[in-house]
Amino acid sequence: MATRSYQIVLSRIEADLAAGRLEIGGRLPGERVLAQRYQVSRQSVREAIRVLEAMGLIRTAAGSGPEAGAILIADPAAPIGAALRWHLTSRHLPVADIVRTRMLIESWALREAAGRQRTGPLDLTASRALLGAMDAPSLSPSEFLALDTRFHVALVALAGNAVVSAIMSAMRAGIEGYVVAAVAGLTDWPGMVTLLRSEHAGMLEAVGDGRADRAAALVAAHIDRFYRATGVGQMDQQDHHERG
Amino acid sequence: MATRSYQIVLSRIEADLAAGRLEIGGRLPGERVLAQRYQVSRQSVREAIRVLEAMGLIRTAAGSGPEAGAILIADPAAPIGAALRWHLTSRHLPVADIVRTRMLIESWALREAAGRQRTGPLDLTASRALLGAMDAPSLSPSEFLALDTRFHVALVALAGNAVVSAIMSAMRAGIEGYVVAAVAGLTDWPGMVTLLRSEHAGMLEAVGDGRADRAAALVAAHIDRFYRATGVGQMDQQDHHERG
DNA sequence: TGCGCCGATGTGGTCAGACCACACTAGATT
DNA sequence: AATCTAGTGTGGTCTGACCACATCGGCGCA
Repeated sequence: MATRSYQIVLSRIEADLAAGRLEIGGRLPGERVLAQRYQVSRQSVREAIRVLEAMGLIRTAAGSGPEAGAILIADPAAPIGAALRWHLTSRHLPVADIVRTRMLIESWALREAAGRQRTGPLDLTASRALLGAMDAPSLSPSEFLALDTRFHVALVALAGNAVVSAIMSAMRAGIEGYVVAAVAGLTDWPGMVTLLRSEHAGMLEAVGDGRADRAAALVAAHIDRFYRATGVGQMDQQDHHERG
Repeated sequence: MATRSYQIVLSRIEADLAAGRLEIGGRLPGERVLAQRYQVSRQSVREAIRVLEAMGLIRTAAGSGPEAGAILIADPAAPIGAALRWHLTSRHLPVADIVRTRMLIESWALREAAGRQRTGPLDLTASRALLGAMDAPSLSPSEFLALDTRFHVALVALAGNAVVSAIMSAMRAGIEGYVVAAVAGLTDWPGMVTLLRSEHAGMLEAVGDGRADRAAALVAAHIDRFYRATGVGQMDQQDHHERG
């Protein structure tokens, strides 16, 4: 079924992955070795490697040493985020749908996290640290937003679902360009920052107290309010953005 | 920032997409043309094309005529599904997390769909047709599962959120191999089919009646029951699967 | 003895040019 | 008029070469 050469390479690598012959953190053999091993040209190997890279499975670097070559990583959020970005750009996914999905995902995650907090205490130190970091008065909008993203991701991670975490950070990454552009047009950024800080604190407190419904409601309102204020995800908009 | 040649090609194509110079359904210029236009080798163009293909943005075919060349499509579910499969294979996403996320996504979607049904009637003909098709007595397990997938996707689509639809069908595709393998081990497949049919009918009826909470509860129970019965997503399992 | 330089080595990144299989097109042939 | 055939342009593949880079090891100098 894999008639194209690069697909042969992919399926062989998939088999190695499934059988445990390849491990995350390890390295892929060199391109020339793979080409000889699978009896295809080096160009076909490279096409397969591009796909693996796009899938968040490897990271490549030239040179020599432990950081060089094609190193196996595990970044499921990267390909999902990239896919969302591309289809946003091609105007076949509305930004509003991503915003709505974020509300769904995050409110579930915070409800779940708060519920878990009731049965056994969660480690909230990372979230608390990020909350504190966002108090710094001299943060630029993009710096603040970067911390904001990490805070949200950290909260969602408390739910303990890797798929939900990956989708969450992918969505955030996918619309990041829109958010940055929209924030630049805000008239009262300092006021917005103050609001976001207090809302963040409330969300974290609700999770820490195990108040599931409250945590879910707070985060949904938080996301809704932010996107309404910035105008992102309202109606059809044909803005585009820069790639990372 | 795009130091590698294929990334130059990607960012140029992204710009064309954002500016509307490329449209879904249209075709990319030939590889040789792109190579000359962007002053890179044809191999670099091909690497970019492989990435676009992996992202569900183009479909390529050799030969000539309207179906040949690199044709722009919009399939956001494909890259997400592929990403889930790869990271499932590399054992960095638990199957259980996907199952849990499906419950979350689908119960939200059916609740939303039922709510929309109350304000304005939805078009349920596609779902009804799939429901009827699953009544055929001579379906093989894989045929039944294929219809089952389409039925679930059709129901979720009623919520009107393209991102949720894409994620839903991606998750279903991602674990398809596990499901097919697990179903083969069932002792009472006919009984399972009977159960699934009646549950499907109940879900569709609840949506049609605008009973949001009931629809959400039914689909969550439906998914949970199925995966419990088949054992998919229970504990850590190191099965693998075939690619499509 | 110790330090620093510098080439050897092997990695991914890139290029050029060639040929193949395929599918359609248009003209030549019957 | 119907059929065959050569032509054309597409993606798919291969070969072989060179570049940039990072490391490592040995040589030469202090």
